[in-house]
Amino acid sequence: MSIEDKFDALFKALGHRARRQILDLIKDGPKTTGSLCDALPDLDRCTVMQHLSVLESAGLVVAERRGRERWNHLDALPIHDVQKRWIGPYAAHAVAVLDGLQALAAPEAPALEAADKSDD
Amino acid sequence: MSIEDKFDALFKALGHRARRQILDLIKDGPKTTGSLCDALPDLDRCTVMQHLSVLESAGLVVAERRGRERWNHLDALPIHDVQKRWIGPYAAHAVAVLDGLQALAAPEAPALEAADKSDD
DNA sequence: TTGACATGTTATAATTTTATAACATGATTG
DNA sequence: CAATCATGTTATAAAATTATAACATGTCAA
Repeated sequence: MSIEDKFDALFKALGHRARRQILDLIKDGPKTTGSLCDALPDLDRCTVMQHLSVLESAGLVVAERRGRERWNHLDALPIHDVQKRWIGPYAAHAVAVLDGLQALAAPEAPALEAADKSDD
Repeated sequence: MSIEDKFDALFKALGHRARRQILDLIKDGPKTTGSLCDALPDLDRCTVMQHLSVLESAGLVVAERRGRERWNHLDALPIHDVQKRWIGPYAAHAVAVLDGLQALAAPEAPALEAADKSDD
């Protein structure tokens, strides 16, 4: 799986509100699939499980089997990667544009604070 | 359109590599639709236009018509919002877990640097 | 061990997304 | 003005996603 496949999977996983809700539900600690279903009464149990498997494929959820329960843990590391490559640089671009520094707002490089470093 | 609709659209827009490529292509300045098509030879022109309209719906691209050309500008502000609500807090969660501070790694609040502030 | 329980699996319908094709519009240019 | 060019529109096929249903598996507890 290429790095772009990984980012595809990640953004797609984050692209459904139910899945983001699930992440919020497990951010303070793991939850069982059953308790997640209870917290999402609008969704069928199967649908919740499908969303969990999407999150798991994206590496955002790690499942731990304990007896007949499945405890779903958050792993936010992939989000750290996406922040580093995409969200961070583009968010900086937005701030730079607001500050009227549009010309040097190139998302790829952290060009804002490093403007004094003149080698390239 | 609710805030969750907005985040849905945003993450979905970022969830296709061709669209992320387009963002990278216009990050240093606007480009015409034609030059974007040239830069993405694997994609049909109609497909590129569909991707552009997805990006436009998500608020990431603003089109400016000049004569018979369409100049596609990046607007990274929505990415700043997504960073603030989702990516930033969860990336902080990942770092906190790596630092062994898992117990207080609650993505919603910036609980890491503010650990000395004891009111809640 | 039997029955309830939590979860998993397979199949399928409905919807959305992605990629093209065919045709249309308005602008530039010779 | 006619031809070309850049883009827009509508329709459609293929693929992926989302939501359910029906059935299966393994676990716990009386």
